[in-house]
Amino acid sequence: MRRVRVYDSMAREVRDFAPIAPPRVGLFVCGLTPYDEAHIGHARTFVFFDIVARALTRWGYRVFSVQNVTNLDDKVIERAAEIGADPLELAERHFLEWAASAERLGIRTVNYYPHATDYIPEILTQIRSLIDRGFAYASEGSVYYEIAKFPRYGELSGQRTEALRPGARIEVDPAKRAPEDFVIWKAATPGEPSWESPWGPGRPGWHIEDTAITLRLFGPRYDLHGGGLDLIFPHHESEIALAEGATWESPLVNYWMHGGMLTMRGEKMSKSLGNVYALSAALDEFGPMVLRFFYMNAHYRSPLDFARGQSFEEAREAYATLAKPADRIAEILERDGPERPGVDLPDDLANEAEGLIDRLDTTLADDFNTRETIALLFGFSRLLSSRLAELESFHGAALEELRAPYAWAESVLGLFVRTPVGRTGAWATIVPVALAARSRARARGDFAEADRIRDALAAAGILLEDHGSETRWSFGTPK
RNA sequence: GCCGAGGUGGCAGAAUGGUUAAUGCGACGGACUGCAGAUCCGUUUCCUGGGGGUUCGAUUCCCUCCCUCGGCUCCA
Repeated sequence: MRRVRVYDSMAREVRDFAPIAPPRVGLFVCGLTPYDEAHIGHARTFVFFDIVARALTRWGYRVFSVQNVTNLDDKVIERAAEIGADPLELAERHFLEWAASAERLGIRTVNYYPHATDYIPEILTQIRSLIDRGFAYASEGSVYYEIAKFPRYGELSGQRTEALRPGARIEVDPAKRAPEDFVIWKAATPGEPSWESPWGPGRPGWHIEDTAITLRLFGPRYDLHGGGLDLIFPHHESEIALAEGATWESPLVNYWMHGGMLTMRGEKMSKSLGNVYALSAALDEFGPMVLRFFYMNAHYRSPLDFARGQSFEEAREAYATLAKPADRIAEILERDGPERPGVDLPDDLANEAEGLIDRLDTTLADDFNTRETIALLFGFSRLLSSRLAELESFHGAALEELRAPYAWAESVLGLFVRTPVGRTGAWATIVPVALAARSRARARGDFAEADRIRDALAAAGILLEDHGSETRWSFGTPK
């Protein structure tokens, strides 16, 4: 099995990946709190873990991927109250919106989206064992985790509890024994969703839903846990304390993977800062390929800055260049079928295409270096672009060989997925008629008429490209 | 203050103890074209935050300082 290297936030270094029970891999990714629309920052993280799952699958692992949905917490309740909606219905609506966007983005590796409120019995069981073992205590109808009882608290984030600033951003709860203790069962407030428990009616705290879910689905230990860098503390730190306190097994997770933040003009994109760009709007404007390409353009752990009016536009140009030969090959094969006659590949192209696949795998297996992977693909695309006219001369199997690196990228990176709305339907008949009229106009020297036709098509989003007597057309966005 | 991640050309953004530091965008020049924001070719040799140290050699390893971002119990 291929050597895969993964940066582990706990070890703070790149380690060889070795699952607990190969070829099975358990992957848990912290999902959304769907109190509002998902934005392009969220999507960065989830596209990345989609690639992780796709790549591990390609390399022979059987990935079970789970992404939780925090469908009830303070934010959800707060927002629901603002707009007079039911909290759980509000959360479900935004979750379904996210699921639709994820589908458009080509995120199809998540096997299950467990919702926090579907795991109340597991949560209560875990709270009970934490109290029994002395890690948690009930106070004023709530239950708190006592951090002082878990000496390894802080290991993941490097935080020492005595160095924390209690109350830096939220008020200290007087029911706690120590300010750093965190709530795992929150006493019900009238009007909020609540469940009966031995400690009175209430609802789960934030961190415990994940450990209740993973304990149920993966057991006390599993392979990969992912999420944004902003979740390391307190969320993931607390998960370790909860799970290892409840099960007495360690480590909960073998590899902690954290994705860098998407920033907007240097600041983290977040709803609370109000600098968000909604995912669905970005998808409408640029389409899934441009977004995926943009995310892959940086290492997943680096901060990635987004500049409106620039970043996606640049990504669109770059992706168009990259995809050009892939599109031409696909068009020829779609037009003539895989049995089309032609000549063999010249040795240089054949060797390049064949050797590339292994280099792509090797590069990506080095801590998911998507940017280097993309650079390799650019080299290949540039080679093919400079010999675009030659493509028409190759037979079907030869073209399939040239398509192989793009097929690799389609299955692993989710790029080069051609939108089905294309040359079929009404455009397929109308555009050739318009092009024929334009050719006649050009032939008789009536360039004003020819340009009118070109402009009219451009206004409809159809771009023309003259190559001698032949004119190709495509859907594109005029500058 | 503490913890963490970063600082690379006009811009975005990789990599490596060692010939010209990827790749893309942009720009410029050329080809093609009736023209073209479309396509191709070429150029973009003066880019690794400051200062020390280790080394034959540092962008890479070590120390220190400066700056940016994230976290410090809402967060992808």
